[in-house]
Amino acid sequence: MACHTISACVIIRGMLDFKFIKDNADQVKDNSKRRNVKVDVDLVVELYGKRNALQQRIDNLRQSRNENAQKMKGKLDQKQKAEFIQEGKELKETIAQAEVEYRNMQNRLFEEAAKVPNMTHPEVPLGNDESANREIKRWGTVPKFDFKYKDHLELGKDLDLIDFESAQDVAGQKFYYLKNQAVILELALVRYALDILQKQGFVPFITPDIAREDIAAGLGFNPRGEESNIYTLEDTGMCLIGTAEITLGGYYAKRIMDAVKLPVKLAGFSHCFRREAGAAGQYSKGLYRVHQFSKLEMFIICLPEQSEVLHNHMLELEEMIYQGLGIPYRVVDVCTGDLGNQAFRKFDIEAWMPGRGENGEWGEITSTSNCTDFQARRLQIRTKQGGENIFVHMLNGTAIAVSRTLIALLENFQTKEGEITIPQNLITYTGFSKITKS
RNA sequence: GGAGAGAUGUCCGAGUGGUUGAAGGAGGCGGUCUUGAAAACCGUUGUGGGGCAACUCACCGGGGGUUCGAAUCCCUCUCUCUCCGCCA
Repeated sequence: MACHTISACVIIRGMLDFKFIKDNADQVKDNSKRRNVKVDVDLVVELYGKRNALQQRIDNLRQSRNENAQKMKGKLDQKQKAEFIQEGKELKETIAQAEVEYRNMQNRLFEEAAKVPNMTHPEVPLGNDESANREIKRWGTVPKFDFKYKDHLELGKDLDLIDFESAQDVAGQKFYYLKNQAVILELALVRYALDILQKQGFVPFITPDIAREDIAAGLGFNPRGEESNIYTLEDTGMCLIGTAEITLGGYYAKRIMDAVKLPVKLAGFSHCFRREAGAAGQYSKGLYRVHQFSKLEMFIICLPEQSEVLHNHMLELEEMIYQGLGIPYRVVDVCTGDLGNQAFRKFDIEAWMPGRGENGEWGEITSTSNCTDFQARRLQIRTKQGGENIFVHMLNGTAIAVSRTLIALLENFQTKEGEITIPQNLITYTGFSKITKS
């Protein structure tokens, strides 16, 4: 792990507090099993104990060393001085050996502990994959077309809004150009959502599209490794961000926040870059799974007792945004096996996408997670409560993921004439109410 | 990209290789005084690990080295600032 400056350097330790793991080993084991994560909790506990024993030993040795050094301060006769120096030399040797042992043990501990996932909200449905996600709500009316409707690829081409072919030559697969009204639509969607969030006290941000790898890792995004979805920038220790969650969370790394000012609510606009290696096929077509898209992301830092309410609040805001656009959707309570490592609970909004699958299907359009103190622990973001420093809770949620929202807009609001009707609430921002063939 | 300067606690700012976890300010908190406030004075005020605790260890940008002993000496990396160049 590249780790250069104090401000950027994040100490990656276990996802969960070691003491907690030790004291609640059975619970942690149970939780890992339910979340479909393979981790040897007993080994973590064992390594933790061993590491602590080594630390005790080193501390004692260092104490001896310090005492020995103190003795050298006054005037001493040659013989005694020589004895102390000899003793010091031996201590130095012993300490060096113990430190090597300690470091090895520490590394083994971190390696295993890093696999331990966050704990899980008791109401999260059990299951190994998304098929076990629990639908908790539906909103809106799924459109029934009495004409041969098109998917967004066709619409995008016919209306000269999206150009995949040219992008392929310039940047490769899974890139695209937005053109004409699609460009305005992107800006309008972001502005529309940002206005809603600002009224709710979110502070607008435009973040860097690049972040240090250790920051990304702190948020739970591993820039390295085979299944990484993150692009790294060669020889820089940086990566392209997959979401503004990384830069918004990183904003407060290593800080001790004023409890009175919590919750802190941020709305960050950024580009998002994802490698999506191996993702292909029907469900990844067109704009659904791309290497780059724009997104307005919500991010909240709060006290532990606030996080559940705020998580629900973010879901409400997401619903408000999509209801305002008139896009039919359902809300899903994501199951244990599909939570990833950091989320304590996660709600997805899936919009109806007529062009998806045979006769239209739900497609994920937002996702909001309560990560509790999981990311805060890795990023060392704390606050004072009752005279003690405690880790804050961190939550994130999609306000607008432009590319997928475009799919829903184009496909749901197409007309018989092959045109697109712009939702009423968006017209203020687009300046046009319809997209027609030019 | 070139040249130089620097990085110490909440902030400013000292620091000769050996009571420096760190002087001195400022700020915060507690108190004395005051009808109240200000001023003045006294006290207190970093983070992390281990331990029930007493206590102990680590941390002066990161990493490494020299030494019995490093904030202090050496190497290296990163970052910051100033000037020049380039530039939206």
